[in-house]
Amino acid sequence: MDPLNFGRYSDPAMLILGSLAGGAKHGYAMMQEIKAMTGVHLGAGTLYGALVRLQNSQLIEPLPSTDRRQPYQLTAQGARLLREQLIILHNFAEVSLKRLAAE
Amino acid sequence: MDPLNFGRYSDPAMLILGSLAGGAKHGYAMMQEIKAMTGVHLGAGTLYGALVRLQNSQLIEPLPSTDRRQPYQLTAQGARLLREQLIILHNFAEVSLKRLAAE
DNA sequence: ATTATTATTACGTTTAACGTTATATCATAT
DNA sequence: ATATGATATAACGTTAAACGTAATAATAAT
Repeated sequence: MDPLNFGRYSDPAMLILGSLAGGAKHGYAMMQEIKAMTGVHLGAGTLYGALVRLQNSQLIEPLPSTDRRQPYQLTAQGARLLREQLIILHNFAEVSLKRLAAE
Repeated sequence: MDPLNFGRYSDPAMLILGSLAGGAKHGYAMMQEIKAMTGVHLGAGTLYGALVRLQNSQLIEPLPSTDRRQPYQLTAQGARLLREQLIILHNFAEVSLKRLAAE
């Protein structure tokens, strides 16, 4: 399991990690924040499925839960990987937008 | 078919559109540019499959070809959608990077 | 009490991604 | 000429993440 790779379908994973960069939170809260921030609605299946895979990949970890809600936080590895990917993403978006502007 | 949606797996499609924002080009050239720009290698199956879907969605269109190479260019609709998505992506990357920096 | 919201789990289906192989053309070196 | 490598696309079969929905259950609000 290559830790430098999100796997085939990176989008939901990226959105979740980006949300957790703002602090530990539980699944439902991520769903709302991601929706507010990007307009993307992650369905329950997509969200909780991705959480399991991210946890298996050691990119996030569960925090002790008192009630029915299960909060998660980024691991050090998860934060490192997220940062790397975001820099590439940010650069890609910037270059492409400039290209579009110069048509 | 909702033109405001990339579909389920947006990554390769986004990369292709971003590459075409730099001007019309054929599949193999996209592959090389995307690799150089983002480090992502799109396999033949992924690339040409995505090209067919993007053409069906009217986001790209083929140009007349003289030799064996088949160039494509963005449609107006494709450029519009790409721009919208890039702005969201750019914002997401920026916010998340700031969050990571302020830990 | 009843309804709506919050929160997660479970499960079946779809299909894009992936990997590989095949095919064909062009460039170049031998 | 011809063998080699790079270029370029097409054609598959397989996998697994995404998707959609329903079920479940606990709060919160009316």
